[in-house]
Amino acid sequence: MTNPETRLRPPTVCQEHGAENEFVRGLLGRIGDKWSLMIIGALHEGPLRFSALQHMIGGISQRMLTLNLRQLERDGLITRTVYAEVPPRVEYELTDLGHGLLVPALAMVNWAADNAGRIRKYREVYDAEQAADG
Amino acid sequence: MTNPETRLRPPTVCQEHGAENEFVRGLLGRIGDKWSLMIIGALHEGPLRFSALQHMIGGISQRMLTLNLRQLERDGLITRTVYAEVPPRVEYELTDLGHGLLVPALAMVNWAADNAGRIRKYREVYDAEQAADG
DNA sequence: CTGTATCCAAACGGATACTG
DNA sequence: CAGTATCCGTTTGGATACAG
Repeated sequence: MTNPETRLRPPTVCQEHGAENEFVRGLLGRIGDKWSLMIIGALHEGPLRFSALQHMIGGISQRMLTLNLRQLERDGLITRTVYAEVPPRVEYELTDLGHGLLVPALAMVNWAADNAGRIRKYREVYDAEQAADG
Repeated sequence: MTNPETRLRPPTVCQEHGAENEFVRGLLGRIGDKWSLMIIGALHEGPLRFSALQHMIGGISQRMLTLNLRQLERDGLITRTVYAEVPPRVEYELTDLGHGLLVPALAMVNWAADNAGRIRKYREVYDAEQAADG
């Protein structure tokens, strides 16, 4: 068994139990998910309805959008409001908690967008080296 | 002048160039991965060897650590240095590019750690409501 | 329009055994 | 020590059909 004392500690937090760290890791996997980040980012300017989200994100299936929205709602990051209209309208909006995540999330999205070209180059070099001699 | 805080970029979520956006999304999935974030975070103070990383992160299998390190190396985020010693020593270190990612990455890790308790509560409430009436 | 349900293929990821 | 290779169950995610 690994020694809990030497495990990674996020700077601002001192975890007392390994289980707590596992929860945080699971949380990271959830909010760090590409779809979650895109959804959070898409909602930064205000509420959007289901179809608008799907169209704006582009490339996400109906199923995945639904699943991700449910997760984000469960985690208290977004709210889901159903308007009794015909045709039905459902709007998703960031909560205060979701707004807090918006800052780091957009930082990630922007970083990815800013460095996409550079990373593509790195991959090409790496792959070329692998093909050359391994 | 332009406010850095409001340097939000609609084009990121509006897919005008599908291929480029898909690359960025894939990139987000990669660097947003829980293991990648943990690894980046673990390396923030300096180089670490394989076993130190595995021990520090805690809960990651040898296989997953290897795979993630290879990907991060391929993306130019970390370097892998092999020292010809007995026993062999391999050290991983952030590149400048990796250091740039460190800021958003740590923001994500810290946010997750800071809000873990709150989110746990939200989940309990949500699950209770689901169990109650669905 | 906004989902839910089902099928199915691909990717993820742990456990284990083995290598230089 | 730092991997690689393999097996194999679990999870992800698209496609499709159907429902409120």
